[in-house]
Amino acid sequence: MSRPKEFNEHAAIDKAMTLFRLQGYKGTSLQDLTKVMGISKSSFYDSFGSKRELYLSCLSRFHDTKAIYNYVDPKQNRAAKTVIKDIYLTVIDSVISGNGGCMFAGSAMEFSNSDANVTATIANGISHLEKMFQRLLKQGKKDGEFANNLNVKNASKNLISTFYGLQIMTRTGADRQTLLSIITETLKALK
Amino acid sequence: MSRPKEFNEHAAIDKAMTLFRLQGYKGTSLQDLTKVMGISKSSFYDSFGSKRELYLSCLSRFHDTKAIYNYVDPKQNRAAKTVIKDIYLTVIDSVISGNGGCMFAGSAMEFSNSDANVTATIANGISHLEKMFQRLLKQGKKDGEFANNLNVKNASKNLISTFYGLQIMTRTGADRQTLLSIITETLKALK
DNA sequence: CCTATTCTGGACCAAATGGTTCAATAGCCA
DNA sequence: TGGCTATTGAACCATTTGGTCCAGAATAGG
Repeated sequence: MSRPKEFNEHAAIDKAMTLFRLQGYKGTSLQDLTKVMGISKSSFYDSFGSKRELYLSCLSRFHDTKAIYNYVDPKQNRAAKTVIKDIYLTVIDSVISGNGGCMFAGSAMEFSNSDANVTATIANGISHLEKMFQRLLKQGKKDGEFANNLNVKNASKNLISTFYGLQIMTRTGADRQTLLSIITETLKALK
Repeated sequence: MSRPKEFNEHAAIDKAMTLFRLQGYKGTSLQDLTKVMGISKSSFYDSFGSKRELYLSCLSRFHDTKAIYNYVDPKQNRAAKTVIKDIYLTVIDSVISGNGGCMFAGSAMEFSNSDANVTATIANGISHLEKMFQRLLKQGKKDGEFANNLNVKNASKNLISTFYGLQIMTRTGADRQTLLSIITETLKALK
């Protein structure tokens, strides 16, 4: 009995997420959303509650599936330096190719002054980022890629800072060479 | 003859700028603007053309008066390291105290995907930032604060990246200790 | 007082905003 | 076929949006 759901809820959220990452919350209208999600207004409110609730769902789904730490496999045993560089290149590419980069950044810029709820969610995401970097740094230390006396905790903060710095630089139109130089220098500092 | 202007145009722009930096363009309504600027809607359009034109004026005025490079006096001969640290602390404080930090960052996040005009203006501002950092790096090299073989151009890019990275970190709720650690590590890398 | 200018408030505008409701239809299963 | 649910489109809502226009008051100098 009953008609089955026609659209995939996750897929719809993913499409909405792309819009939010690209245009921000205020910059994305309900029309934009329903159009790209391929559903009617009524279904929208039925399935997602409200624009704001959907945004929160997107943030949460970004954390679960799109955030960079979901893609770093510690079992692959690639050189830590290489992995870090890849992480940076990936997020830069996400900005350039119009996917909006890390959603936490855009969300923080838009809501840090007005929505403590959102900020808390983001802070949680950042802590995952940090753990990922710390794992890589520890591994790199063990493998002799980085200095023995490297302070992993402090260094991980710098990697995060660069992670976000790069994204803003990319948005301000920095060329690839500049971005690569930043990555190189950042990695050099871990030596 | 004629009645004199009652409100100071620059002061009004400054107040609008604060709003834009804090809430973004889309997040700031005409009502918000006229209220904080203390003028009527009619005067608004008379004096500033439109919301968009005002935003552009704010960007330009930010570049001219509020951007950090306007406050760094090369004649003061303070240690380069100290100046750089101060720059970072200043912009962090601007975020925390609710002044929105560097407007270029917010503007880039909001418009890099949609407005080439704005992006170009920002790129110009960044080039000033870069020159300022390069001046400081050269001075620091001469004074023996930094390594002789330091690549000033590359290092300046990293200082910019950290400049923006710090602001996002601040918005995501990083504590002061974390931010200070990032500054310390960034300066260490110049050694 | 007269004139030129500044400035205001309010009326007005069309369009877009986020959101609700509902009757009708579509698709599945028993 | 009948019943259950998913989905739709359209009507409708109040509010807000950015923007225009204008009559009139305020303020100065001649």
